[in-house]
Amino acid sequence: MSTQPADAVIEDRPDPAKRLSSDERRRQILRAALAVFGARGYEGATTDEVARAAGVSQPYVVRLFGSKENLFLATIEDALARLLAAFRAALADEGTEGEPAGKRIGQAYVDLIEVRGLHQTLANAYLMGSHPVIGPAARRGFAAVWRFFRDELKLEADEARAFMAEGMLISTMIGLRLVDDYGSDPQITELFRACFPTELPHVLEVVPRGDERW
Amino acid sequence: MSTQPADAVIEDRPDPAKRLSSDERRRQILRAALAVFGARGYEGATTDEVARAAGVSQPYVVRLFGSKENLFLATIEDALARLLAAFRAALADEGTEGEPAGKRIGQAYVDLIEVRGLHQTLANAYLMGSHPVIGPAARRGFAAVWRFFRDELKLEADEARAFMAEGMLISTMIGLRLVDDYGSDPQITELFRACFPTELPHVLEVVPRGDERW
DNA sequence: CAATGTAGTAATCGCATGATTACAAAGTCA
DNA sequence: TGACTTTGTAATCATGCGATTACTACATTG
Repeated sequence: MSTQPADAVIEDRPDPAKRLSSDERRRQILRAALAVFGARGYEGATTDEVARAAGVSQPYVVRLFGSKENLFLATIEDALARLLAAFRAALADEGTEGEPAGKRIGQAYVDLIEVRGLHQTLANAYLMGSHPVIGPAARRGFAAVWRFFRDELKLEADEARAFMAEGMLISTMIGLRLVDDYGSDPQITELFRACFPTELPHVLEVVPRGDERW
Repeated sequence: MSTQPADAVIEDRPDPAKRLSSDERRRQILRAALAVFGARGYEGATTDEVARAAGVSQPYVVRLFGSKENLFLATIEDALARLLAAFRAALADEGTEGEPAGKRIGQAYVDLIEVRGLHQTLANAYLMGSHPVIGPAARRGFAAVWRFFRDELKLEADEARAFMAEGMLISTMIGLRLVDDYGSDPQITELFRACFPTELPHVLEVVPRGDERW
């Protein structure tokens, strides 16, 4: 095919696969890991799957993060930072007319569906309380969210609890992929409408339907 | 030790390991599986661990249930049946003075902590929505709980939603083993008090503390 | 007692997966 | 240019785990 032998060799590898700085690569892998851990859970996910999703080799993932466990810790750390950042942005955003802060923050939570795997990964971490390493990290993360509601949003304890509860329900429904049954099952449709009274159109648009893997 | 050679042979096996009917054994394994799946999750749990907890060999677990996947399906089916049975019992129990039905059912939910692994296993299942087999089963189970609140407890949609949300929060806190930090971390202590306003003493008593595996 | 069914295990297999090693290619800088 | 660092992969290893096979012991029935 190629008239230049030197090029022929290069053409053999489908993609030049640019070299990135290790920091950039790390961020890329964290993005992929969030999606994979979210879909498969900590134990169900493989470093190879993460590597594929990030476009690098499996050993490199392990080397950049030391171990799968460390990768997961970094992933939930990152997810939590994003969550709190979104909350703080919503809290600070006084611009949107007289909408109450709580409402804005709830919306921000739902909007995080767009960050693929974020809710599912955090929810998975929250179920690993008995894990010697991940358990404590998950508890710290959960407590950090609680503190945000109490100290920054300045909610009373029972209000904060109600917020957390709604959040857990939303995460559960996302993890369940209940959206798959929306429209076909009347019960689920009703449940869905009850849980996403205002954001429904947005949620249906953002969450991919069907049997695709994520 | 033994003066009777025939007995010596028998003494070699530490326990006679009574033969049970396969149905009884199945129930025993389901109990063990609930605890193991709850502590480790579906992927994290091993059939060997379940077998050990049930006091049988690993191949027997696989044979009685066909596969690990089937065992998990049977486990969540059983857990859901227990959950609904507890709810119905609480609903029917008019005896306890004028306590409202919702309150009784909430208490029943918390009391199910005693069934080791029940909340955690269900919560794990709810996060497996993208699994081709377990996903649909989990959605059916979740919908069944919803129907209970709507059709049997006769709640309005938004009341039912609030119940489910509280349930998800409680399940999360159990899975997180937040109880481990109760007392030592003031934030967590507060969070705990907000979430279990009345049942606190009971919860603290029922959930084992410390680093034991389950 | 033979025959058949049932409860259960030991041994082992095949495969997936996290990790390690050894190496290559591409920058970087004196 | 040549030494050194950084980014990255191919090959492979060790291990854990679900499943299968082949077998034993006990129970039931005719």
